[in-house]
Amino acid sequence: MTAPTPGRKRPTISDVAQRAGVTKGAVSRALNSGTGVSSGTRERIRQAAVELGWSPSYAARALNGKALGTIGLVVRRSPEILDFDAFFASFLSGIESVLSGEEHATVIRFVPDAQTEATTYERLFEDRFVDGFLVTDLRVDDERPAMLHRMGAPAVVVGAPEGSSDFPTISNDSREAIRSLVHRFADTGHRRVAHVQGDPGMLHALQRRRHWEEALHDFGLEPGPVEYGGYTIEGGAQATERLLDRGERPTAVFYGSDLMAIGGYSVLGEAGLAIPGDVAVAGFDDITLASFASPPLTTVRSRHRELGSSAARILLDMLKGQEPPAVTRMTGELRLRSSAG
Amino acid sequence: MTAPTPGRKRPTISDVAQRAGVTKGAVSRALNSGTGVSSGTRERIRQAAVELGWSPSYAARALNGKALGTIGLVVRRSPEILDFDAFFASFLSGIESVLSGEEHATVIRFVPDAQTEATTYERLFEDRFVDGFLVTDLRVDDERPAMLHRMGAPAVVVGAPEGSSDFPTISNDSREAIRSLVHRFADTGHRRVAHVQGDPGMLHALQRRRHWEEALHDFGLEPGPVEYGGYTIEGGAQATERLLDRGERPTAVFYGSDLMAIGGYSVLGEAGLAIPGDVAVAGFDDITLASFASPPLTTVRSRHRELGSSAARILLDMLKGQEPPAVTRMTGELRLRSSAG
DNA sequence: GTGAAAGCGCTAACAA
DNA sequence: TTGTTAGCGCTTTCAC
Repeated sequence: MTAPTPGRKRPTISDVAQRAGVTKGAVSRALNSGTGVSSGTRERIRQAAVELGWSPSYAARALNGKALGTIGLVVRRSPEILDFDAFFASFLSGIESVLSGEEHATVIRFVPDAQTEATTYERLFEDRFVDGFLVTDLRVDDERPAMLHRMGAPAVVVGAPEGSSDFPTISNDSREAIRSLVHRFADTGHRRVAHVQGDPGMLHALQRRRHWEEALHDFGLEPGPVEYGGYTIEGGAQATERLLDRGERPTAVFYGSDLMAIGGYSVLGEAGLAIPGDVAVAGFDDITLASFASPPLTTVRSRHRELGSSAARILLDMLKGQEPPAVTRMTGELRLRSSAG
Repeated sequence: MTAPTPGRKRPTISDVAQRAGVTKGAVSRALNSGTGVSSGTRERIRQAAVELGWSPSYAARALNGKALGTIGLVVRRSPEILDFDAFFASFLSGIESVLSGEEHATVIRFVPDAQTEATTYERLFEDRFVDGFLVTDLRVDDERPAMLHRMGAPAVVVGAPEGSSDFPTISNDSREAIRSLVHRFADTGHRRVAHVQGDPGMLHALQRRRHWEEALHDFGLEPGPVEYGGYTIEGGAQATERLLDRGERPTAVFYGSDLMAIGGYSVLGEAGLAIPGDVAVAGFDDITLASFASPPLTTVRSRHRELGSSAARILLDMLKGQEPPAVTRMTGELRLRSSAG
C-alpha cells in the first residue's frame, strides 16, 4: 500500500464568503433561508459556492440541530433475516427507491436486545444523526412509538393497528385475503384447518392468526391446532411435524409465511401426504419461490416494497413539514395456486 | 397527534465536568485516551458520566475529525436489486452480522449515476459521516478504488482482481467451480455450450465469462454464443430466446445467475425442449429457489454472506489500526443437480 | 441588507 | 496531572 495523498481540504463557508466578498453569516442566510440578503449578493454567493465546489458539512449542521437528510432503521432481529426473510430486503428496497431520488441516506443498525434498541434510537436522534425513523416489525406491547413520541422524533410506523400511536401508520391489512382463503378451504370441504404462526411476540404474526381465527368463526368452523414456526424453513418443517404428531391430522394448513410452508412441503412429502389431496397448503408473502414450488403455493400476496416506499415517502413529507395521512392502508391479495385448489 | 414533549436536553461534556469537579478537557482526555489524568479523577469522571447518562455527540466528534463508527455502502444500481438480486441482501446480511456486535451502523445510499456516486463518496467521507467504505459491484475500469485512495479513505474492495488496487481485497473466485462445471459438460458430450452473461459492464459478469471461456479452451472446445441477460428473470428469458433464434442450438447453457437460468427454464419449456435432455442448464449463486426449481438447478454456490462479513471484519480491523490481509480469497463451489446431470 | 459575534459539544495544543 | 484556550464549520441573534 502506497501512502494516500492527504487531499486538499475542502472549502468551508468562510472560503465562499471570502470569494463573494461577504461574511459567513451572509452565506449561511443566502444558502438556507434565502432571506435577509439582496438577490444580487445571493446570486454572487451562489456563484462563489459553485465555483469552489462547496457543500455544507453534515457535522457542523448537526451540531446546530439541523436535519441531515438521513432516516434511521433500527432492527431488533438477527441480521440473518435480511438473507432469509422475504420482508426486509423488499422493504428496504422500497425505502431506497424513494430516498435515492431525494439525496437522503439510510442509517441501519441491527441490535440484539431491547435495551440496546432503546439507546440506539435515542442517540441516533438526539444527536441528529438521523432526522426520523421508520418503525417496523412491531411486537406485542411495543414501546417504541411511545418512546419516540416522548423524544419528539418524527416517525412512521409500519404494520401497527390503526390509531395505536400518535404517528402516521401504514397498515398492512390482509384480513380480506385471509378470509377468502379460509372461505375457499371451507367451500372445498375442509373442517380441520391448522395454522403455523411465525413468532408469538410479533404483531404481524398475531394479526394473521387473528384473521384466520375470525374467518373460521365466520364460516362456522372451530380453529384448528396452532404451532410456532419462527418464520423460517426449518421452523416450518418442525411445526409441521408437531402438527402431524398430534391426534387428528388437519386437512389444511395456513402458514404465516411462504418459507414456513415450503418447510412444510418437505415434511408432508416425507410423510407420504399429497398436496393438496391429503393436505391443502397456503402460505403468506408470495415470494418468488412460491410460484415455482411444486405444487405452486397458494399464498397471500403482501406488498413489501410498497410498504417501504410509502413509509419513506410519508416520513420525507413529514420532515418537510407536511401533514401526513394518519393511516395508509395496504391490502393483501389472495393468490390461488394448486397447493390449495 | 398530541404535541410531543420537548425532552430535557441531554447532558454534555460540560455537565460531566462540573459534576466531577474538573474541566471539559480533563473529561475528554479521561474518556478517550485515558492518559493525562490520574486514575482517581478518571474514575470520578467515569462515575459522573454514568450517573448523568452521558454519551458523546456524534456531530461534535465528527467536527473534530474523529471516527463515528459508521461504514458506508454506496450502490450505483436500481434499489430494486435489493429485492430481486441474490447478492445484495445476503451481502448486507453478512455486514450487519459483524457490525451489530460492534456498535457500528451502516450508512446506505443508492445513487443513479457515476457523478452522484463520486460526490456521495466524497461528502460522506470528507465530512467524516462514515469512517470507511465497503466497495462492491465493481465495473470494468472502475475508478472508485483510485478515487478513495486519493481521498485517503479506508476501504475494502470486494470482488476485484487481486492486486488491482491499494486496498485489501476480498476475491470471489469461482474459476475452479466453473471449470468443474464445464468439465462436466464436456464429459457428458456437450460440444456447444452457450453463456448468458449478466451485464457487460460488471466485473463479476466478465469474470464468470472468462472462466467459462478458459475452461472450454482447456477442454478443447470453442466458446459457444453469448447473450446478455442483465441478471434478471426476464432478461434470462429473453437471452434464451435469442439463443434459440440463432442457427445451431446450444446443447448446454451456463447462465451467469440462477435468476436468469430460471428465466431460461420457462422459455426452454415453451419451446418443447427438455432439461437436461435437450439442453443442459447451469446457473450461478445457489439461491434458495435453485434447489426447488424443477428440475433442480445445477449452480455455482457463492458465499455472499461470508463476503459481506469478511469485508466488514477487515474494514473494522483497519479502522482499529491493524494491518489487513492484502487478499482474502473466497471460492465458489459447484452444486451438481439434475438440470445438468 | 449586512457584518460581527456568540455558541453548538467536543478535541487538542499549550500553560501552569 | 490539570486547567485554559482556541478552534472544527455552521447557524443565528443582534447591532448597525
